[in-house]
Amino acid sequence: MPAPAKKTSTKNEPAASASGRSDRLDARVLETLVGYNARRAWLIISSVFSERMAPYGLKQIDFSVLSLLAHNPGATSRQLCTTLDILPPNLVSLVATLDSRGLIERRPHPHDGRAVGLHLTSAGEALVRDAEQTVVQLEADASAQLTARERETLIKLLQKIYL
Amino acid sequence: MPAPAKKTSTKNEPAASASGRSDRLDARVLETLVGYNARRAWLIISSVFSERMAPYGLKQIDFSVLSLLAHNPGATSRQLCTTLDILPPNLVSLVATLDSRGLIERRPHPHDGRAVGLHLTSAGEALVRDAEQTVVQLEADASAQLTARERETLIKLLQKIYL
DNA sequence: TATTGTTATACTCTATAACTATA
DNA sequence: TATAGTTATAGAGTATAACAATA
Repeated sequence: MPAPAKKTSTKNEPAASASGRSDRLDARVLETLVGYNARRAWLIISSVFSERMAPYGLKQIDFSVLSLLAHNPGATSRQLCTTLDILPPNLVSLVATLDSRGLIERRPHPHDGRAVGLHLTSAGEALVRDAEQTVVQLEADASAQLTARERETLIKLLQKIYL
Repeated sequence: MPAPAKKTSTKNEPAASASGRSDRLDARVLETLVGYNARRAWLIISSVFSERMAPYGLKQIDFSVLSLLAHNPGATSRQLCTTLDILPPNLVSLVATLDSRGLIERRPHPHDGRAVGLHLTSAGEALVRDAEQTVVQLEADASAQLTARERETLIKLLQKIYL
């Protein structure tokens, strides 16, 4: 289970008032840092994600893998690891679980006997379709304070950092 | 230790070319999500943070606590927990370590016998001064692809989500 | 009765080393 | 020799329950 995610909505106040003991401290220095802000924003979206995706039994990493397989049929574990920046040992049980749930299938790789091509089953395809819609909606709700234009800008700027 | 953070710099290509086996998959759907992008960007900054702050022996949470105490002398554990959205049990050993390193001091709280006021020592103050400068530099480097104006915008938009 | 700080503990996430089977 | 996938495991990070001291 994820973080509390209270979002106590203390807008843009001049921080700690000297009179009267306050709970929230002056965090203005931390709030000038991209890293701090990116993490805090992710934490909020993350908690909404967990709530709304629980019915599907999908965590963020599960959704990422399934969505990737939906658009890259036959991708290998190694390709998933490279794309998502996770380590091979940490993908093994995840893939095994998705397999045992009947959401994906492992087929022998056409050109490489060591590799295994991963494919969505029709159940997996149906689940991803629903899950992707839920994620789009949840993202819209979590970023409701942003206009469509601002949301685009935000994503573009974030990608300038990591892409 | 943090993530690999390769930043393999595959700019804006039309994704998976059909010919020739590629390593990186088509992640265009995930790249439309604020949560995914925020996490990826944070991961990059996070790894730079770990490298550059290792000489100070400070993790991100340590730095957050020390920086908060620098600007909120006498803050309590509970206030730190509320501000940083972490749970009290997880702050205990952290504070104990900073104390045993001689960076902070625990003083009886003036108005509340249960609480403990946390204060930086002069060694702590000196360390925070250096560390804050390093963080500012590291942030500038990590977001070097952004103009000053873009960086401000990015932070403002992230705060619209979590603040 | 409620709150601050604490202990103990469990669960998840992330990381490393080492193995196997194919290339 | 190098790579794909796997096993086992260790270390962070994050969560809950329960307690003592104080309000």
